[in-house]
Amino acid sequence: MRASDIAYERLRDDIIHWRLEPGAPLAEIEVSARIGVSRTPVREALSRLINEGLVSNNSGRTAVVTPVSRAHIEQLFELREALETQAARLAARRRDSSSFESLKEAFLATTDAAAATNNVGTAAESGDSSDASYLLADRLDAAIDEAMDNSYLRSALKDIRGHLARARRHAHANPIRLEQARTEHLLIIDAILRRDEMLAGQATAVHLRNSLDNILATIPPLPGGSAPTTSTTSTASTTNTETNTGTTPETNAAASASPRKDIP
Amino acid sequence: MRASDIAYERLRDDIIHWRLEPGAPLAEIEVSARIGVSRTPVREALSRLINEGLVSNNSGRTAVVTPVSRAHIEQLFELREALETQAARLAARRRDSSSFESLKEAFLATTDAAAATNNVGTAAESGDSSDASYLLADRLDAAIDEAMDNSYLRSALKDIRGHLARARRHAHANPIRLEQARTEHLLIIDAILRRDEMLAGQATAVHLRNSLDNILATIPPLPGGSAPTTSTTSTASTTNTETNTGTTPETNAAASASPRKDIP
DNA sequence: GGGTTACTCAATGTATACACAACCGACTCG
DNA sequence: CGAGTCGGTTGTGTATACATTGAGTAACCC
Repeated sequence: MRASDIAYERLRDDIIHWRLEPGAPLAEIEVSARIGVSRTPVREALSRLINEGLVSNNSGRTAVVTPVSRAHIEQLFELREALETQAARLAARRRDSSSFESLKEAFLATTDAAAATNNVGTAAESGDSSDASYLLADRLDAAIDEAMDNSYLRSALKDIRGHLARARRHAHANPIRLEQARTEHLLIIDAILRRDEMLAGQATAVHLRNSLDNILATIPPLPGGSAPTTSTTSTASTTNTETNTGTTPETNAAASASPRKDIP
Repeated sequence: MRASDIAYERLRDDIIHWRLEPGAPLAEIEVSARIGVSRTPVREALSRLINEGLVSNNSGRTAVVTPVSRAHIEQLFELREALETQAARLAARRRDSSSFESLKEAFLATTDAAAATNNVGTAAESGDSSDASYLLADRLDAAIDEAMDNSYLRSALKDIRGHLARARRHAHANPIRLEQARTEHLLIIDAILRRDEMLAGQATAVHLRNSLDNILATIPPLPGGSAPTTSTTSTASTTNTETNTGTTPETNAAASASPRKDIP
């Protein structure tokens, strides 16, 4: 594996799992020393991350991890809805039934497990069932990816999955929502199996709207809100930016001479 | 301006305007010698173009300009429809009326000019009116870009505009289609001005469908079709790939270990 | 004669050295 | 006492030298 790939995956993983918090500076020399490769692969990795929108160098000099605010997540889901509804429609049009049949069985098989976990605790903290649920959801995403048979759409979806994984930290995996999501996923699968494009798209839209509501419910609407979740819990080394809750992501895209992707 | 920006814009412009035809090899040393910068900026430019999907290095070693086939254009418009309809909906929701009012006047003002050009020649070959039409369409795109107020969606749209500009070469600018597009654009503007999200999205979908049909009408459905447009008319230096008309863009995305964007 | 293997070479991947530009600090002058 | 300026330092942008890998080719063996 190339050193640039190592640097890219290492940085991307650190950003997605919040080991590098929003606003953390990514100086080339420091990163290259930390990862153990030269500056050249680090530059390429940072370039990829900037294109992906996980890193921005709008502050002129040094690159920083992009913030994750309520407004960011809302904008992200506006794009996600456009992409995933179209993906579901295309998957319903071109699907190969076998993979979705097995997927449906897998989703149906998790009924007992989810119900059992549902009795254990009220606020499960990312235990076994939520991991399994995420794995199943990823399998559904992969099946739709393959079925829709569109490289451009697939690439666009891949671009936003990193952001979604980062935003997923805000989604407390409560069993009620997990069960609801399971029902919604089954509805999507059924629509795809029935080749009902419109229903597949609309079921996806419903699922995404509920998912967004679930995420937003854990974020205070205003910076000085009620939930003090991010009150100076600085875990990283030098980062003091606390997820940038209230700032609107209005990038002055006109002025910046940055090459591409002026993601806030 | 940085050397990497120069290399990026130069290569992108060459690709979009078909001075670099699909399949043309982009060796780093050759490109750096041609443009007059070192290999490092060329590497960054190629990386950006690969992320953008205009260049691929799937052939293992050396990067090549991605092909443009009928199937590619169809897939591209499937993504474009998802993005632009959502953009139109959001623009209708959040628009500032002033820019669209002036835009509507600009579109209405082109009535006489288009009619005049309509009488001059039957098959206008990218004359004045088509250029003006494209400029107006770009202004509409920019207005929607600004009005929708979504950085992620804006970035995704920016990514596919390069591909669209490249595919536009196939769209012969016949006056009938230009006038039809003008009507469709006016319908979109009216819907946005009336804050009718659904109508804005649907009018955009209609426009894109007609635009795709217009482009596809100039491409033979099958490689050995009736139109011998691509019969060994190799204009570039060493490129012998003739727009790859018949090949389906089925990328074996699973096997490729390429970092991102396995655009065909 | 065909296939396989090894060798060569060219192109890419990586590292490092150099140049320039921007921030930060202190010092000095008004 | 404040503000401006000047130098140092840090970090990015670029170029080039070195390492490495993959492809092409030719020779050799079966």
